[in-house]
Amino acid sequence: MMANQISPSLNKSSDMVIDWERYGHLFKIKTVPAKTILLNEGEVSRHGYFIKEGCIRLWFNNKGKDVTFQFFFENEGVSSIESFKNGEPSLFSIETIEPSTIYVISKNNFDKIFMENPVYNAFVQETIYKRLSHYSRLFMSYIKNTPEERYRELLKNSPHIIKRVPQHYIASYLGITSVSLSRIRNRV
Amino acid sequence: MMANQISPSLNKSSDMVIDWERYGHLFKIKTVPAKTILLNEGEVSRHGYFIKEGCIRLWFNNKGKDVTFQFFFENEGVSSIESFKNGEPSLFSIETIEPSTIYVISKNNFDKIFMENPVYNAFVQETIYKRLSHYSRLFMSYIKNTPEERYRELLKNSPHIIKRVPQHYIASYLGITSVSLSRIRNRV
DNA sequence: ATCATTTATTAACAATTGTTATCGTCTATC
DNA sequence: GATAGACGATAACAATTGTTAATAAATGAT
Repeated sequence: MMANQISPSLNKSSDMVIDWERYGHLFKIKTVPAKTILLNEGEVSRHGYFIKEGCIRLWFNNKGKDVTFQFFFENEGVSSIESFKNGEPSLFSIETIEPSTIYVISKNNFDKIFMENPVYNAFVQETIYKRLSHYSRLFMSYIKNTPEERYRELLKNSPHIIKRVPQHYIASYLGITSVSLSRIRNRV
Repeated sequence: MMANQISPSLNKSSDMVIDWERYGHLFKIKTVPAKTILLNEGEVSRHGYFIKEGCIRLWFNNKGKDVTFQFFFENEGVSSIESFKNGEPSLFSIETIEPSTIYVISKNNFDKIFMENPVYNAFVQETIYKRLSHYSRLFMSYIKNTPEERYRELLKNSPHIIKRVPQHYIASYLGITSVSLSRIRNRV
């Protein structure tokens, strides 16, 4: 029950290719400014999102403070998967970091595409495996590395995050304060 | 690519019930002492495990030190899922903590059961979702909580782990040293 | 262009953890 | 029962992070 993406279904550039001629009309294009909340923590997600341009973060409120735990960029699908799938309240918010252009699909239309194309299910399963793998990795990175090592790892494996995301979000993502991240950057 | 379990297929007490009359003979019972390594980091996993009695930890070597990151108990299935599924070297070891009695199934027999029961696939998918949820939760707990808060959380949500697992493994699981855990326990 | 807001850096001090080492207890095994 | 090894508590000191606050720089809005 948590943070996830559903890239398969919306990702035209991935292994699975949506028939754009046939289904393109089911997606609406939405252009929004930075810091636009697409889904609020506590609401039920009724839409899937796919980023054409821009970037997004997932975060939740913890004792009055923002806790950011995932970033998404161009050509990635985003949703509060448990909420979208089961109609439960989302445990986190989805918010743009930059001005963004986003494809939006309703749950009904999303389900329709999958009903008509059961072959996609195998792909969904594969994607869930990948996501599982992603979380396992992050989790292990937390256990075995210090904040400084995690920052170095991020710098090595995901330089695009460092480049585009404001530091206080990255600090939150690393589980430290922005002050501490600033010190780390100073000595790295 | 990491730590997982495959409880569905082996878990007689879960939602999915294996036809024990029909498939029981495919499982071998193995009784082993504490600290027995069932799978070594770097080896390819060719067996799935299901705990009848005892408990198990998953760990990997990080710069010469043990890093424990998951525990399993009675009636849970355990495997190095990526290794078992794709024939890749396992990124972690599977080791008993207590003297244990374990059902073991070969990959061939495991595949056989699934080939003959395609209906189980939906269940597998559901289990992967749950596992995904589990890791998301753990990950978020790391981001938002201090070691002390994580310990309190563990005490509240998984007291059986505190009770049965030696403290230095728990410390590792919490991402801290056993010395620090000892101090935390002293002031909690 | 100006003003307000957001973001990042730095400083000072408190709190926590890591490291290393010692000591006592418990347990397994012979 | 003796002995070795595993386990946990504790102490002392170094290193790191958190907290709070002040300041500077960058960004946005009017």
